[in-house]
Amino acid sequence: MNDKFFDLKKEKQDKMINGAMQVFALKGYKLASTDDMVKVAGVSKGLWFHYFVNKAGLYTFVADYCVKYLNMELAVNLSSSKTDYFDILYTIEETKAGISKIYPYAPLMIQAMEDENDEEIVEVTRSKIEPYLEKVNEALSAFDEGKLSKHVKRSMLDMTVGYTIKGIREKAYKNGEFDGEKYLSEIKEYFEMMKNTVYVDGE
Amino acid sequence: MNDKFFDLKKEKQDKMINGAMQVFALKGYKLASTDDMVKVAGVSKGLWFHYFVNKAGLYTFVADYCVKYLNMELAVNLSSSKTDYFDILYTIEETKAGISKIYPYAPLMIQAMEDENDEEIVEVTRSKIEPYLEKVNEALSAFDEGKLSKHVKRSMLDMTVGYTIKGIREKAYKNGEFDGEKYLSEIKEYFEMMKNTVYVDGE
Amino acid sequence: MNDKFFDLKKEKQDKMINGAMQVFALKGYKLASTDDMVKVAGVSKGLWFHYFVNKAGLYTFVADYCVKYLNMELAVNLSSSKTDYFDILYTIEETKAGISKIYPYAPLMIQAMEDENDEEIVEVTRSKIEPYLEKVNEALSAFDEGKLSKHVKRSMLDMTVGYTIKGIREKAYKNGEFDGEKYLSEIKEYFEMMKNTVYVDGE
Amino acid sequence: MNDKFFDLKKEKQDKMINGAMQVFALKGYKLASTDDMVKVAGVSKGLWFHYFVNKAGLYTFVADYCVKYLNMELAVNLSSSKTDYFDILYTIEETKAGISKIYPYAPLMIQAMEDENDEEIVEVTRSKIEPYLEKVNEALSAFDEGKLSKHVKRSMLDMTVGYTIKGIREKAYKNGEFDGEKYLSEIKEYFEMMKNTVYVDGE
DNA sequence: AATGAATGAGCCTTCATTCAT
DNA sequence: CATGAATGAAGGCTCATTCAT
Repeated sequence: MNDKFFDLKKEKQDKMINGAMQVFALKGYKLASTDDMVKVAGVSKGLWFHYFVNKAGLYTFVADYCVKYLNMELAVNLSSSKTDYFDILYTIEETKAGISKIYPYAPLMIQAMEDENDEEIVEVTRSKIEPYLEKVNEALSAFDEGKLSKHVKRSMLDMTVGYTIKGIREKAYKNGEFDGEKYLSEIKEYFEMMKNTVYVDGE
Repeated sequence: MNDKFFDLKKEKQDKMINGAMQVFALKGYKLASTDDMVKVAGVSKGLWFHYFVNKAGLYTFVADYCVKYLNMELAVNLSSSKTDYFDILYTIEETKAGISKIYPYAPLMIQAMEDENDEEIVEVTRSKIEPYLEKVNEALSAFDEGKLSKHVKRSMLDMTVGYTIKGIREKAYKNGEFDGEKYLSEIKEYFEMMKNTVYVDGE
Repeated sequence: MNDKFFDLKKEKQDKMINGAMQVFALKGYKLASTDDMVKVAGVSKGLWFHYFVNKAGLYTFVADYCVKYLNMELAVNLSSSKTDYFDILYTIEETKAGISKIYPYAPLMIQAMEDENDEEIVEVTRSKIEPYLEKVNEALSAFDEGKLSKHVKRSMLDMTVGYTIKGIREKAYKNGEFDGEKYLSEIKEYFEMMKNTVYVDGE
Repeated sequence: MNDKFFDLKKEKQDKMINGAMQVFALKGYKLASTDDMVKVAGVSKGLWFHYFVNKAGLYTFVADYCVKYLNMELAVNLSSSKTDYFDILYTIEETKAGISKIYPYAPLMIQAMEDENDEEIVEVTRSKIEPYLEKVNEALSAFDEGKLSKHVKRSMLDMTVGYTIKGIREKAYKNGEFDGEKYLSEIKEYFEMMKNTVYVDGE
C-alpha cells in the first residue's frame, strides 16, 4: 500500500476503510466490487488503487487494520483477572461492539475473514486473523474447566458457543444497521442460559 | 425449465443435478460458474441452458428438487410418534445423510439456500426453502417444552442447536468427501451433551 | 494457448492471426488493443482470450508462428549454393514477400519483434526471434569477404544494408497495402547499386 | 501553452524540457506517461498541465522547441561554403551532438518526431519537423551530384545514408547515456567508408 | 506558483448466454 | 439431442487530466 493514505484526514481514511470493510464483510472478497465501494464510500474508483495497488492489497489492508485495532482494544479490556468462560467471551464481543461505533462492519469483517476461502487471499487472510485467535485462546486459558458439568466437553462447548455467537451476529447484520447494544444484550441472554446449563451446579 | 429433462436417462439427470448442486452449494449462486459445472458433470455447457434457460433457472430447479426430495423423505422418516426434541432433529439430519448417498451435496445445498442472499434469486430461494422449514417446525411441535429446564428458552435453544448443526456440517464438508456416518456420530455426540444440559433433570 | 485453435477452419485461423499480426506489427505490443483486433479481424473480443489466455499469450503465439513459418520457408529457399552477400539477403526478403501473400504483415511483424522492448514480453520475444537471426547469419557465412573492396568493413556493411532494408520496408508499409513485387524491385535496385560500390571491382 | 513558462528560472525550464523530451523520445507520444516525467524531472504533475494544458500541448511545445533550437544552431554551423555531401551531413550530426550537451535527448527526439504516427498529433508533428527537413535539403543542394559514381542514384544514397545514421543513433541511445563524441566518431567511420565507395573515384 | 489527491474514461479480462453444426 | 465456438456486458486496473490547498 501507499503510506500516504495515513496523511489523509482521519475522517476520509475512515470513510474509505468503512466503505471497503462494509462491502468485503457483506459480500466476501470475490463478490466485493470496487463499484460498490465507490457508491458506499463516495470515493472515486481510481483512488482505491492509488492507495492500495489492487483489490487484494485493499483487502489485506482492511483485514490487517481490523485485527490490529481489535487486538489493541482487547489488550486493554481483557484483564487477566477475568476467569469465567462466558465473561471472557462477553468481554470480547463487548470490545467488538465498541469498535463498531467507529467501524460498524468490523465485527462482521472479523467473521468474514474466518470464513473467507478465495484462493487469491486465503493464505494472507489466515495469517492476519491468527493473532486474534491466539489472543482469544490465551484469554480462555484462564478458565478452570473443572467448573464445567461432567457432561460437558470443552471442545464441544467452544464450538457450540462459537457458532451461536456467529449466528447471533449474522442476524444482527441482517436487517439494516448493526446495533451494538441490542447485540450485546442478546449475547448476554444466551450466555445466562448457557451458564445455567453447562456449569457444574448452575453457576 | 424444459420438462424434457426428465426424459433423459436417470443417470444423466443425476449427474447434472449433482454437478450443479455441488458447485452451487460450495460457492453460492453468484460465484458458481457454468465452467465448473461442465468440468464436474462432464456435460456440455449448451445443455444446461437447453434444459434450464439460464443460471437462475438452474438454481431454482436444483433448489426445488433438493427440498422436494428432502421433504418426501422426511414425510416417511418423521413419524409423529417421535416427540423428543433432539430425536426429531437427529432424524432430520439422518434423512439428509441418507440423501447424501445419492446427492452428496444436498445437505450443504439446503444450508446454502438459507444463507443465499444474491438479489437475483433471494426471493425465489426463500420461497423454495419455506416448505422444509415448515415441516421442521411441524415436527418439532410434537415436543413438550415442559421437558426443558426452567433456565432454557425454547427459541434460544433452537438457535443454539441450529447453528451448532450448521457448524458441524460445514466442518464435515471442509476436507474432501462428506461422510454421512461420521457426520451423524458427531451430531449424536453433541446432542447427548445437550440433552444432559437442557432437559429438566438430565433427561 | 488453447490447441483447439488449430481445429478452426484454416480461413478463420488466418483471419485471427492476420488481425493480431497487423495490429501488433503496426502499433507494437503495448499500444496494440484488443478492440483494434476485433475491428480488423471481425472476431469478438472474448474469442481471443478463449484461445490465447491473454494479450501476452497472443503476442507470443503470433511471434512464434511468424518466425517458425519464415524459417521453414527459408530452409527451402536458402540453398547453400548461394554465396553472394546480396543474393542471400535478397532471397531472404523474397521469402518474406512470399509469406506476405498469406500473412501480409509478417515482414513487418518480424521487424517489430526486433524493435520490441516492452518489459512484459521482451525476453520471450528475443528468444523467439533468435532462430531467425541465426539462420540469417548461417546463410551469410557462405559469403567470401574477400570480394569486398578494401575500404568496406563487413560489420559496417551489415549495418548499412540492414537499416536500409528496414527503411525500405517501413516505407512499403506506410501507405496502404504492402506490395511484395514493388518492395522486391526496390530492394533489388538498392542492391544493384551497392554491389557496384562495395565489391572489389564492381562485381 | 502558457507563456509564463519562460518566466521560470532557465534551469527549471530546462529540467522540464529535458524531462519531457527524454520520455517522449524514448517511448513515443502515446506511451510517454506523465508519471515518468514527474519522476525524471522532479516536477509535480500539476505543473506540466499548468503550463502546457495537456499532453498534446506539451509534445507540441517540446517538438517545436527542439526543431527551432536545432535550426538556429544549423544556421550558424551550416555555412554555404560546405559542399561535400558527407561533410554537410556530418556537420548536421555534429550540431545535434552539440545540442545534446544541454538537451541530451534532442537528437533522439528529432528522430522520434519523424517516426511518430499517433493520430492525435501526427499532423502537427509533421508540420513542426518540416523546417528542419527543408534546411537539410537546402544545405544538400550545394552538393554537386556529378561527384557521385555513375552507379549511385542520389535519392537512393539519401535513403541509405539516412537510415544508416538512424541506426547508429538508435544504437547510441540503447545502453545508458548518449555519448556525442563516440557517436560522431562512429558516424565519421561510416562516412569514410561511404566516400570511398560512392564517389566517382573514391574521393 | 506548485503540489499531489481525486476523478473517470478506456483497456484487459471473465463469464453467462447464444447459436451454428 | 449435444457440443463448444462465439459473443458482449461487466469488473479490475491505468493514466491523462482536474482542482483544492
